[in-house]
Amino acid sequence: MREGPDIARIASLVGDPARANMLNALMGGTALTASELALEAGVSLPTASSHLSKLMEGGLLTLASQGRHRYYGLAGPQVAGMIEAITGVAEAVGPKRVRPGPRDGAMRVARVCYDHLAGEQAVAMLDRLVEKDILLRDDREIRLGPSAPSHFAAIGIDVDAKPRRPVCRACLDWSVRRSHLAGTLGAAILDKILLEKWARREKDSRAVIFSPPGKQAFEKVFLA
Amino acid sequence: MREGPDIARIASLVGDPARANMLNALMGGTALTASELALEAGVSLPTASSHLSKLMEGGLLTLASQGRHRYYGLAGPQVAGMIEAITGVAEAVGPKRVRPGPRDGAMRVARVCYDHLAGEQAVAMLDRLVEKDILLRDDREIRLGPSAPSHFAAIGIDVDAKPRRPVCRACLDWSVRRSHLAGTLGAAILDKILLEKWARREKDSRAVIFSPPGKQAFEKVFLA
DNA sequence: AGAATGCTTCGATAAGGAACGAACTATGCG
DNA sequence: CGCATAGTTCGTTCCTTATCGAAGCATTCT
Repeated sequence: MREGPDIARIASLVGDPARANMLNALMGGTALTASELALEAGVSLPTASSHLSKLMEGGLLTLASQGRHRYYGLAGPQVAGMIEAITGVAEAVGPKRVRPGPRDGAMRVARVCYDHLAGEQAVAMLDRLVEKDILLRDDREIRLGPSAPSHFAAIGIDVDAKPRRPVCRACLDWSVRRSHLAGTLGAAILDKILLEKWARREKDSRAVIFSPPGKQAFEKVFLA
Repeated sequence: MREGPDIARIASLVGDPARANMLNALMGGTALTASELALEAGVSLPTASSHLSKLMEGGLLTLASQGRHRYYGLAGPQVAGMIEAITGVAEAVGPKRVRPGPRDGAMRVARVCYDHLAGEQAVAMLDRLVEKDILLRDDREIRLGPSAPSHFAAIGIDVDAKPRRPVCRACLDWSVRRSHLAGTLGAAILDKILLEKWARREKDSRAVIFSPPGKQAFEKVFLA
C-alpha cells in the first residue's frame, strides 16, 4: 500500500459517465460553457456545475471567465494525452458497442485532438515534414529545421513567435499507434485547414472531413 | 451525449483506490496472486477477489492458473501505457503529497515499466542504440538494424525468434517525457540486467537500483 | 433601476458500490 | 481420505456520491 501519485483520484474523476462525456467533448479543443457541457453530458445544469468544480479541483480543467460566460477547457496536452490513452484501451477492450461505421472510419482518417489534427492524415503529414527535414525529430522531441520558417511563412504561419507552449510536440495517436504533430505549430496548421475550408468539423464529433479539393490542397502543401 | 468507446467504464475501474493500488503493483511486471494483491491494496481477500473479477471483466487483466495459484497480470502494454499516462497527470497535478525524496529520485533514474526498463537510464540506452544504428527508429516504430542480431547475440539475447509480440516498441516515459524501449527486446534486456545482477529491484517498489560495478557494465554494453 | 441570462450553492433523496464475515469450492499434501 | 491452503460467492451493512429543484449571486441589456 505504498503511496505514489494519487492515480485513483484522477481516474475516478474520469470514471463518472457525465464527467467523461464532458472531457470527451472538450477533446474537440474548443472551450465550452457549463450549459453546453451540461447538454453534452445529458445532465442538469446544477449537476454539471458540481462536476465541473470537481474537475477543476482535480486540476484537469482550466477556466477562462469572460464577462458572464465561463469557458472550461482541458488543462493541457498531458491531460488530453491521458484521455486518448484511456480511449485507446476502451476502444481495444470494449465490447464493440458500435460497429465500425462510416463515422468511425472518418475518425480514423482525421480528427481533432485537443487543438491539433490527429489520425492517418496527421501522421502522414508529420512523417513527410520530417522526411523533408522541415522538422527534425529525435524521439519525442521535435524541432524546427532550418527551412521551417520560410516554408511555413509561405502559407501564413509564423513559427518565430516564441510562446510559452512548445512550438512542436509529438502526440501519440491511438488509432494508428504512431505520433502526430502537436504544439502551437500543430494548432496553427489545424487553424489553417479549417480557415481555408479544406475540411469541416463533423457536427457533434471530433471527426474532420476533408472535401475532395481540400484534400488535394492539403496534400499539395504538406505531403508534396 | 454521443456514444463512443466507454471511457468512463475503464476509468472508473482504475478510479477505486484498492484497484489502483493493485494495478500499480502489477506495473512491476510480475504477475501476482489474489492474496498478494489483497495485501498490496490493503483490503481483505474477498474484497480483493471482487475487485479482481471486475478488472478481469473490464479486460484490464489476464489470468494464468497454475494449480491452486491464480496469477493476475496486466492485460498488455497498452494497459500499462494508460496507467503510466494517468500516473503522469497525477504526478503533475498532484498536491505534491510526497516530497521528492531519494526513492523518487531512484524511480526517475531507472524503474520497471511492466516488463522492461524505464527512466533516464532506459531513455539514454535507446538513444544510444539508435545513434549506433543498431536500432532504427521512425517515429514510434522501432526496427532492428542490420547489426542488431550479432550485437545482441554477443550478450546472449536472440532477436531472431519471432514471437507474437513486437520485438521493439517505443514506450513513453512520464518522468523524462521521452521514449524508451519496450517489446520483447526491452523485456529481454531487463531480464539480462537483473540476471547479471547489475541492478536489483527495490523491495516493494518499481525502482531499479544499479550497483556501481553493475552500472559500469551496463554502460559498457549499452552506452558505449 | 429593473429584468433577464448564466451559473453556482444548498438541501434532500436515492442509488450504487465497497467493505467484511461466513460459508462454499477447489487444489495440494500427508 | 482428511486436513490445510488458496480463492470465490453470498448476504449484509454502510458510506459515498450523483442527481435535481429551489434559491442565491453575478453580469449584461434595456
